[in-house]
Amino acid sequence: MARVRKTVTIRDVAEDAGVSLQTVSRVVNDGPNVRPQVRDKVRAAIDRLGYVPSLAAQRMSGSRSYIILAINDRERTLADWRERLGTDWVDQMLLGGILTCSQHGYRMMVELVDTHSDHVERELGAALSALQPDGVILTPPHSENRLITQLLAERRIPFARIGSNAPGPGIPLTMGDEGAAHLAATRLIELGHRRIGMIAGPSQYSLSGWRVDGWKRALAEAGLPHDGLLEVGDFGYESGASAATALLDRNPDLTAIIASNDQMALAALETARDRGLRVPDDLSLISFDNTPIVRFSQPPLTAVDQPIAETVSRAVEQLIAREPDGDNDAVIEVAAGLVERASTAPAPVRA
Amino acid sequence: MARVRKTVTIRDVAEDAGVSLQTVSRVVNDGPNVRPQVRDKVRAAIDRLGYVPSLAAQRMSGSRSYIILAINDRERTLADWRERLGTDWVDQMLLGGILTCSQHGYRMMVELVDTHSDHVERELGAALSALQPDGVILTPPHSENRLITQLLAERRIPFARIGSNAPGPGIPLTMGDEGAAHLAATRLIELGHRRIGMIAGPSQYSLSGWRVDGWKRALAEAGLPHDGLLEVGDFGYESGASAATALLDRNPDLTAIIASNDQMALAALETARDRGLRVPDDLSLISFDNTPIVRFSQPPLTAVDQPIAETVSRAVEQLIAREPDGDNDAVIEVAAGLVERASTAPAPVRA
DNA sequence: ACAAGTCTTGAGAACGCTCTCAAGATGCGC
DNA sequence: GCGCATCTTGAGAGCGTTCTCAAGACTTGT
Repeated sequence: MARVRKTVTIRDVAEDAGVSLQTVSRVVNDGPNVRPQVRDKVRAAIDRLGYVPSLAAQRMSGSRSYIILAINDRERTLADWRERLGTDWVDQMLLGGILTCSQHGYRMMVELVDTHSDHVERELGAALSALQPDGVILTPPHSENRLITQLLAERRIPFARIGSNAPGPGIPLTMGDEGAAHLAATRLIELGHRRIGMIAGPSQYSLSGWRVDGWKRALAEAGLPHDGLLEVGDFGYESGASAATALLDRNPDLTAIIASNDQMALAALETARDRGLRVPDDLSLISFDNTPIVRFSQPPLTAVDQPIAETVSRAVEQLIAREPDGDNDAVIEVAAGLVERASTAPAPVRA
Repeated sequence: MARVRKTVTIRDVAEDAGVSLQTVSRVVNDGPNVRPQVRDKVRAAIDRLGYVPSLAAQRMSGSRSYIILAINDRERTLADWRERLGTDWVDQMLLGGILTCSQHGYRMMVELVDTHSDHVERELGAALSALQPDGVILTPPHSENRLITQLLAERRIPFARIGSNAPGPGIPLTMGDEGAAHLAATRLIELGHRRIGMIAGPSQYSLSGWRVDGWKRALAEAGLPHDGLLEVGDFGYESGASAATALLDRNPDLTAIIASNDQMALAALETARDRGLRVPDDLSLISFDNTPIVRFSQPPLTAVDQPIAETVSRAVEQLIAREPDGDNDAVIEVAAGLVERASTAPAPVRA
C-alpha cells in the first residue's frame, strides 16, 4: 500500500510551496522578514507533507544539538539497575530531566562514564565530541569532580552543578541542605528530643557537610551539645546499620536519629527494630531524600523531601536559556521541605 | 591558557597523518583495504588529536544514527515522576536499556508521547523524523497500540514489542507471564492453599490475560475451582485495595492472593492488615514485578521477578543486530522467576 | 518622480562525514 | 617481463540544514 516513503526534506517543502529552500528555513525557525502570505503558504506545505527538520542536519549546519547530557557513573548505575532503584534518586533525576527537556523541544541523554578512573577525560571527551550537547548536568558527586568540571569549562559547554555551591564555571544549584537539616533537627527538638543522633553521608560530598552543619546549628540554638552524636556512613544500607548501632551503643539516652539518606534511614529502622526499640515510640527517625520507598516501610518515614526532580528541571531550563559563556555567579537554591509521617513522635518520658 | 579549541574533524586527522580524509574514514570504520602501516599512522594521529566522529555528521551521510528510542506515555511519566517511581518499572527499563545501548556504542532516548489521543501519529512521527532512530522499543501497553506499530512498520523502523506475542511487524518479546503465574499459583498450592484469589491487571494488556491463564491452569491441575476468585484492577494502588476487599468479602475462606503487580499487592497487604489479617499467617501474598519497593514492606513480599531490565536489554541487542527488514517470526521469551520472601507461608489450618 | 533606504527572497557555500568510482600501486601467472 | 586482477588510495558528490551575501521589490521623503 504505502510506498516506502522517502524522508521529507526542506527541499520537498520548498518545491511544494513554490518558494526557495531558504524561505522554508526561515519559516521553520520563526525568522523575520517573511511575508505573512508566504509564511502561511509554507506552513500549509509543511503540514501537508508532515515535514520535521532533521536534528542531525540542523546540528551539522551549526545550530544547537537540542541535547542535554546527564553524566552518570557507569559502575554505580549498574548497581542501581540491579537493586538500588527506587531507593536512590537517579530515576527521579532522570524523569525530571526528560520531562523538562521534552517540554522545551530538547532531549536528555544519559552518558555512562567511569568516573573513578582517569578515563573520565577520555570517555567524557568522546561523548562530548560525538554528541555535542548544548548542556551537561552534573549530580553529586560528579558536580565536584575537578576533572569533569575542568573539561567542560575548557570546551565551553554550559553545565549545571547540582549539589555544589563552590565558585567557578558551571551553574551551581543546591537543595538547601543546611536549612533542611536544621528544619528536621528543630522539629525533633520541638517534639522534646534532646539527644538527636546524625548519620552523615561521606565527606567527599559537600552536601554531607551542609547537612551536618544544619543539624549542629539547630542543636546549638537549643543549647544542646552534639558530642558523640555524629556517625558517618557511605549512603549504603550496611553503613547505615553500623552507624545506627554505634550511635545507639554509645548513647543509651538517644531518642532520635536523622539519617542523611533513605537507605541509611531504613537500615537504622531495622537496627532499632532488632534491638527491640519501637519507632517512633522509643526512637524517632527522619531521613533525607524522600524517595518513594520510605512511604511503604513500617512505619512510613518522616523525611526531608529533596526536590530532586524540580532541581534538575531548573538546571535544564537554565542550560537551555543560558548563553554559552554567560556568568553564573548566583547559586540557585531550591528549597527542601519536611514530610511528616509516622516515624516521628514526641520524645519518650524516661523513668 | 587553553585556547578555545575548535572541534577536531576528520580533516584535521587526515592532514596530521598525511593521508586523505577518506582513508581516515576507513580506519575509523574498520574498513578493509588499508595498509597496516597506514592504519597505525592514522590511529596515532587520531589518538594524538583526540578525534571522535560527530554523530550528527555520520547520520547525515547515511550511516546509522546510533539512537534507540523508547516510547513512553507523557501523562504516565508525569505521574511516575511525582509518586510512582520505584514502584513501577519504567526506571528499570530505562537503566537496563541505557546500559545496554552504552555497551554497544548506542544511546537510548526516551520519547514522551501522548499515547491516548490520536496525536500519537503526529507526535511520534515528528520524533522519528527528527531523530531518525535505528530502532524503537515499545513497552506495554504501547506494544499493542495499532497506531504506533503501524506507523513504525510503515516507516520501516525496526522495533521491539515487549509484552506482546501477536504476529505482525516488530520483534515480540515476552517475560513468560503465563508460566510465571502458574509457578506462583503452584507454589501456593504446594503450601496447602486451596482458595487462591487473583487480582488481575486491566484487560487491554495481553499480559493481564496471560497471568490469569497461568493461575487458572495451576488451579485446574490441582482440581481446584476458580469461581469468585478473580478481580480486575488497573495496576493502581486504589484498584488493588478495592479488589482485595472484594475478594476477601466474597471469600471468607481465602488464604492467598496473587496480585498482578507490586502496587496492587502492597494495597492488598494494607487491606489485609486493616482487616486484622496477618500476612503471611492468615493470608499469603505474591506479587508480580518485584520492583525494589517490595523488599522493604512489612513483611517483604514474595514476588514474581519480571526480568524487565534483561528483556529490554535483549530488545536493544536485537534491534542493533537486526536488518531493517528482517523477519521476526520467533517470540523471544525471557523467563521470570519467583523470589520467595516473607509474605508466603503454609495455609492456615482452619478450626 | 527619483534617490535612498528597508523588506523580502534566493543562490551558493559550509558543516563533517560516507559513498561511489576511478586511478595508481602491487602481485600473480605464464 | 608482460598483461591482468587485486589492493590501496584519493577526488568528488551528496546528506539536510543554516549562514552569508547579494539582488530584486517596496517604501518613504523630498
